[in-house]
Amino acid sequence: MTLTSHHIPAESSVPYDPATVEHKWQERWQAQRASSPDLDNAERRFYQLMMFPYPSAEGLHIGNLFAFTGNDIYGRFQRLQGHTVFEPIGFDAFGIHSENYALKVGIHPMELIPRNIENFRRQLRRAGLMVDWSRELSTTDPRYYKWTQWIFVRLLENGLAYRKKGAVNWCPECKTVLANEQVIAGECERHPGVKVEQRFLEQWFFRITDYAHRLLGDLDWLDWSESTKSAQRNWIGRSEGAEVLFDVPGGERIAVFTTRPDTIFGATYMVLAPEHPLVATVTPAERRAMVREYVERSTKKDLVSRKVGEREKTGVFTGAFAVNPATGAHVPIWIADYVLMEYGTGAIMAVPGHDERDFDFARQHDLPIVRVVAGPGESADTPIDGITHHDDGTLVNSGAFDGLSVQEGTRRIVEWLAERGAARTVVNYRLHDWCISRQRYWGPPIPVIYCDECGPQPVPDKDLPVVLPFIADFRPDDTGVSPLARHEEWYRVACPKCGTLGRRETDVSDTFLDSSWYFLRYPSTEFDDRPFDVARTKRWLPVDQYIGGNEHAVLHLLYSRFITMVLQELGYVEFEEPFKKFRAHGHIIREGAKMSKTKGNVVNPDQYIEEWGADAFRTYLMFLGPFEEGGDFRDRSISGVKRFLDRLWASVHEADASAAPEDAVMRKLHQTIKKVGEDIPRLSYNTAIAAMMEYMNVLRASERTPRRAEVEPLVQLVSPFAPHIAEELWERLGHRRSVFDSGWPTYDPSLVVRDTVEIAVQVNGKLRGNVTVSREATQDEVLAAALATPAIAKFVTGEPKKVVYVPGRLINIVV
RNA sequence: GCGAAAGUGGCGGAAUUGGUAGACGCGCAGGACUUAGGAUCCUGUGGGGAAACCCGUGCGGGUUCGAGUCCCGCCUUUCGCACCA
Repeated sequence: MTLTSHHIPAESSVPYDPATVEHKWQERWQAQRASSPDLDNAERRFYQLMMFPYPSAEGLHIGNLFAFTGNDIYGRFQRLQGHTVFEPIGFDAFGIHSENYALKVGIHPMELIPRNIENFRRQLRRAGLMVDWSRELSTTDPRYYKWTQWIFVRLLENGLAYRKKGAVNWCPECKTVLANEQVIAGECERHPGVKVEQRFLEQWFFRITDYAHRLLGDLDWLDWSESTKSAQRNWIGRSEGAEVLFDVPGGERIAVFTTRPDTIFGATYMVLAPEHPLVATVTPAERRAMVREYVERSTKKDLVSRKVGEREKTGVFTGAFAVNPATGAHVPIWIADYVLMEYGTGAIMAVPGHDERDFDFARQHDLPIVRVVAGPGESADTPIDGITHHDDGTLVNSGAFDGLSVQEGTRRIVEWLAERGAARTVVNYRLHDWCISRQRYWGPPIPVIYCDECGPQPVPDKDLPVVLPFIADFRPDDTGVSPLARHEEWYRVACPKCGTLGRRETDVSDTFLDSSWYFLRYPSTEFDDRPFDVARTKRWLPVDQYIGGNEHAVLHLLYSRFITMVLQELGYVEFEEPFKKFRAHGHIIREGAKMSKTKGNVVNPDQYIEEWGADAFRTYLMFLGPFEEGGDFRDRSISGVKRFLDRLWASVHEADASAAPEDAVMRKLHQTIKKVGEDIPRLSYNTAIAAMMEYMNVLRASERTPRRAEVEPLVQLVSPFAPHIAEELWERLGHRRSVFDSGWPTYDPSLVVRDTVEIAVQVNGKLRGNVTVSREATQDEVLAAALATPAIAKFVTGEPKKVVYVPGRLINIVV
């Protein structure tokens, strides 16, 4: 379709040309700084935040624009409600995405990224977002990452950053260490099919596990999408249980973590993770070679087969025994890689009778299996055949504890063991400390200098930022060091403490550190001597509403909360939760299928904006499904929304200013004002648009000429969705100021309720007709009216046994 | 396996606390205007039936005057986590 084909009847004057209108208003908004609020004098502030994008070379895709538009509509609505709205934008431009793409096309990221950002700016501007471009930021800007480094230094000074050598996830394709969160089922998140290997490197970690309790607790009151909260709860993975000590004759004690201490009488063997420090100590000399061989084999295994791939349970007997503190029995100590060093204590008491994994292992290695819990209909002697972990059973074969419920048994057994110093109640979290080291080039250098005399020293604040140098050979290799480690001229520096020659840390930090605080920076982008201004931060944070994808439910959102908690604890901010409200937007599929490069159904929003205009495109994106659920983008369906805007345009131009508005139309208008005003805050944009379309149908029913008073408020209602056409029409209606400063129309409650209502009449629950009665009609009046209708009365055979009347809705006559 | 969400016309989707299922839009059909229509406007559009009516929200039960909505038991799909003791 071409623009010239939109014929508006000649008498309606100017045809609607989206390109002209949109260009005009985008220019004007920019010239008037219409979207840059005065941050220091805002009375009723509203900080509407959208997750900043990674500026890919492909440009914005429909999914990005769906999210941005939904965010923008909320922001514009708040503005119409009289708030000073701050809707900032930035670019998350560091990281492996950008670097890998740069490597692929052979262009340096320092050249590539500005180019991509420029393209994103162009696309975002075309979409007509109410974004404050004067406060745009990029994580790759030294003025920004100076403060990312500053945050690292604060954590280091306060003991929250530490160095640790340990098994890390290594992607042979990215040639770098990955965070646990970036490993999907043992494979690299960026390279599906590529197995992540274990490597042992010195890394920087943040003590996020110290905050597990608070991170979990706050979820109870945060106003966030339930799905996001549940993903975080899962990730933090709290389990209550007990730590139980098993003595090894000869002096050692092995601590195990269990959530089922009630089953201890069934612990017939124990298992250490291959990496467990006591493996070597406990193993008698004659079995050391064999054990060492097993340990080497399993630690070399990549994490795929270790964690998900091979489910058959391998292991080796150490030759040593430990004493079960409940039974006093000597139980064999095994080593097996189904026990993970990172969780609990890296050792378990194995209860094959009531744990599926232990059961499999015991069967394979002929270890005794004992029933200690009897479920409903089972006794102490019921044979065990597999999955047998009852939460609702009673204890059996458990000495003095026989007959107790699982809950009671758990409590009593822990008490009993605790008296003898063999157990204590503990809470365990699945969450690991956050590894922030990356052996790559495209990130902020970690601001540390190593000195042979003084050890690792933070770079003093006055020397920040540690600027990432331009180097041509930024390709990573598999030596485990960053490309920066090949540049002695860069990493050779004096120790800030003693002045002797030291060496810079050559790793860069995780992108998630960049994005863990950007929302604090936005209101303070003009300050170079502080990360965030005290007064500005106080006025503008925490964020009022945050919109983003649920793919960041655990990574970015958890890290941002953690960093904010730390900054609060250190006295830099006054709140511990950065986002009061978070809503996850849905995802767009296209013509019933997921958009993907391989399917070739990814489309560039530019083409739609050119063909239909940004207003129609925005409105269609919001119309195709609930914002929090996403929807199916179907090319043909845009025409419906375009038609709606065409009719809006025509209605304003045709509107009769002299004729009085019609009552019925005005009632519908006020109902629509109410509906749209209620739908937008709950992100029900699709139904808000449907309501406006419905009103349009009333407005233009049977080719009637709309009255000006009927049309004018509709322009305001439409404005958050289709801002350009709304501004243009508002101006054509004779207004001097922007429609966004016109205030949200109010509705007259008396016009929303009707004088007469249609009551559905049911007989025995089946709909048999309608009667129209006054709003205040009593049950008897409605019943009489219903029985006076022959089509209804014929179903009422005899005296009604019961009548149910729901005023204003229906009446049900039971015969 | 665990956790979360969801199954409604040909399609995308409405139905805020149990109260007229299918709003709104696409598509389709018929008509008007027109040299023309892939523009615009009007009318119709869940299925069956000539009609009266009957049947209909993944499946099977239940509660209720009344169930898409609540309860019990299944099936399917999507997403997240996955040997977490």
